[in-house]
Amino acid sequence: MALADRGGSVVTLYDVARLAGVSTATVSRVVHGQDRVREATRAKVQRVIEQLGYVPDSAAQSLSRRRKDVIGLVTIEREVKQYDIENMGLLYYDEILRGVQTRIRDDHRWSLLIATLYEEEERDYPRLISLTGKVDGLLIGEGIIPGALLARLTERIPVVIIAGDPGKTDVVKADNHSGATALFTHLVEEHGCRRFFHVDGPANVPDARERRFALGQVLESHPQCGLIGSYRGILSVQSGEDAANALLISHGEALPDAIVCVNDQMAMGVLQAFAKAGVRVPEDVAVTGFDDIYPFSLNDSPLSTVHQPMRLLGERACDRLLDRIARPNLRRRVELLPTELVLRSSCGCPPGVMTRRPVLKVKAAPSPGRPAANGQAHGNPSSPAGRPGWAATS
Amino acid sequence: MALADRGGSVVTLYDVARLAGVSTATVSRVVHGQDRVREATRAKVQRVIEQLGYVPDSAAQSLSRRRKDVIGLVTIEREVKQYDIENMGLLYYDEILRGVQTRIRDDHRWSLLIATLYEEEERDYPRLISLTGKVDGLLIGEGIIPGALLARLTERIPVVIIAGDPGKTDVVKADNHSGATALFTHLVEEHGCRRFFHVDGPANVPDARERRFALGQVLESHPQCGLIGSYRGILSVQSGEDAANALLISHGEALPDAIVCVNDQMAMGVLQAFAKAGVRVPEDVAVTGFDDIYPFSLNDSPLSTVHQPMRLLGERACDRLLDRIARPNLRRRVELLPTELVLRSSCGCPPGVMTRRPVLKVKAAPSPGRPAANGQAHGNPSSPAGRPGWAATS
DNA sequence: AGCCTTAGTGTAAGCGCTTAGATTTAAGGA
DNA sequence: TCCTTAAATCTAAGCGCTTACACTAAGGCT
Repeated sequence: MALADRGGSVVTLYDVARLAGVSTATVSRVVHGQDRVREATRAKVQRVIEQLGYVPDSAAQSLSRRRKDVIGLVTIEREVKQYDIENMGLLYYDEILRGVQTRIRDDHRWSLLIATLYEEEERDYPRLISLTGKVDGLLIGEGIIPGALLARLTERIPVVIIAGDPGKTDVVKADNHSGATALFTHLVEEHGCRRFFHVDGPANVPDARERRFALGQVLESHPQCGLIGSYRGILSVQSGEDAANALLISHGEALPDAIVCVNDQMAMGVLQAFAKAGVRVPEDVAVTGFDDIYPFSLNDSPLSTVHQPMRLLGERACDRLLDRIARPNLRRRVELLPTELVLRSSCGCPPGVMTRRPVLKVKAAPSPGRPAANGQAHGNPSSPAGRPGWAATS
Repeated sequence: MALADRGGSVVTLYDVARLAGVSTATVSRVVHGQDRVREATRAKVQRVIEQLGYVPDSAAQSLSRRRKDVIGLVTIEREVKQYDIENMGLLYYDEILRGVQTRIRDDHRWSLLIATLYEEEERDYPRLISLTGKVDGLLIGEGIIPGALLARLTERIPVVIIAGDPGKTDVVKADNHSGATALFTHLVEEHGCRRFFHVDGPANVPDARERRFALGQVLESHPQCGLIGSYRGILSVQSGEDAANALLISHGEALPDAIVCVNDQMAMGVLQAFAKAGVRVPEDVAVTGFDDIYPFSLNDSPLSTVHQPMRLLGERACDRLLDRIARPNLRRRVELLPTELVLRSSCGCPPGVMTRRPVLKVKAAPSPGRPAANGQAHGNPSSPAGRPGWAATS
């Protein structure tokens, strides 16, 4: 003891009470305002608080109030070891985080705890469960954590999933299906693209799955179009380069009309690889992304993509979680946020001009305040995999 | 009560103890392993824990142990209202955060709380102080919070400053001076630049100050060179565009040889503005950044810049903080991390090749493990402002 | 004057966990 | 068998705060 002990409470409520000659209850009341305390008493206590530099201990407060005033944000990072970590660029979560922070700031009392999970690392699960004891609610990115685990979390504290599948929890997500449909339709109808190559993401990522499904639908409804192949990457820039190189090898002499990428990172990787290989975009081939990550938009040959309101995703998810913490009996809700088609030059639209087109939604998102019907967010059958005609060919 | 009460402890240690027929002390020991408990007892307790789904309440643990096992990361965002928020792109802190998270992950027991402060918003100060009651230590980005406030924090809990001035606390920062010197010298000696324009950052940002100082020194030691003007921006892309436009107006017919920007964001802004105005880089003018933000490196006309090891900054700062929490009496230390010159094409180096050059430090950073001498990290006089010959002219 | 409010304050019982110290049990040893 | 010692377990006192409830004093009524 004594040595290196300094952890133990500097100044406690008791010290303040003693010095001010009042009870701890009174001090507590002064600290929290709003309670009826005579002005003279309040001033006296306040003076002592300042003099002593008293700051309440949050652990004691939490214990006593049975509320931690902390929410957690859990994000997922995948296969870090496989690629140079610098290439991952988790720009997507960075924006989500920003959104959440914005909300937290508005409501002074909350703090934000963050944790990153590594995909497929089961040893992270206990960590996640013990997080449950540290927060009042959890925001979880991309609902790819196993259902059983999710259930264990949910029965303990409120959980809101960001960009995940509508399961039994609240979900806030972007309208991938409409956005992707608009983008692919644009390629077909306005640029006359026929032969597509799909730079896809992991099979189990919900966003990727929905975009993939939309591609299948668009191709199906345009019989003159088809998929010449696809590549399953891991959403990183490097992975996009790999995809492009694989394509160059397999279809070097007969490039597709368009390469549609599941996210902007992969599209940037494709652009990088093509620049090195001397393939011109969009002259030789159109390339599109998805998400509209800000720094990428600064590129000289900027990406046509679908804007996903990432910050808003964070904000709304946070709102929802706070709501549910306050009133646990709310009905479950899936909130779908609108996407926007962003046309720059990489798809063949005139360079130098950027057009933003709101995408009309396939099905209306539940208007804020009104609970949505339970069930799927839009009409997707839940297992689009295995549809004929557009399985990987490459 | 009853309604919406669900906050109150689901399963407590007592429940486990009762059901397992042991004392709470024993359960506690089982939960924390390592203590001497008979194997049979341990198994029995463990079984009950699983059956009940018991998760310890962190508030109670913290209160009892007098330790929260949480550290806080405080970042600063500036003048958000003034510019489109999308343009801010806090890529720098995102990387730092990643570094911190990496470390947190290694040492399972810690959690990370994050808070953003808005510059000059005094109403954020109380928030910062009350943070002090929620964490065991604080990592603070850019030491531009007022000294008095910092002092109040420091006397309460361990604090490590990232990229700030060596004051009375521990500091972890990049070697701005050496990096900037190398970059500017490169421009002068290898590209023959003579007339410079400085796209500067806020006066009170330590990183900006050091880079500015290095510029002054380099210009001074090369009498044939000079500053034709400077622009004080706020580190954002938009702000960089503004700088370029201002320059175009004031020196449109006689552009400088080089535009040196205090960070990559501003440099990107300059590039954007020049692209619109038809100014060619590097043919008409060289442009350089600082930091080496990853997504910007994917640009077609990539930026020459100085790489700052942002992740490492986060990791080291975290290490240092954890160290100090464990042993509060450590000697104060300033840790200087090496920078690296990254030559791409925007300064006039041959396009397509990227050269990374380690920068040799002006003064050695204290080797890890050995405390540094107190005082300035390297030989800068503390007030480089007001030096003759390079004040803003524009 | 006696009674009832009401505002202001105090008392003390938790909140769920850890842990020093007391107690019990088991294991050796003579 | 009894004693000593070590191992295992238990008891109970906090940790610093909140808050239901109790109490007091001062008005305001009738």
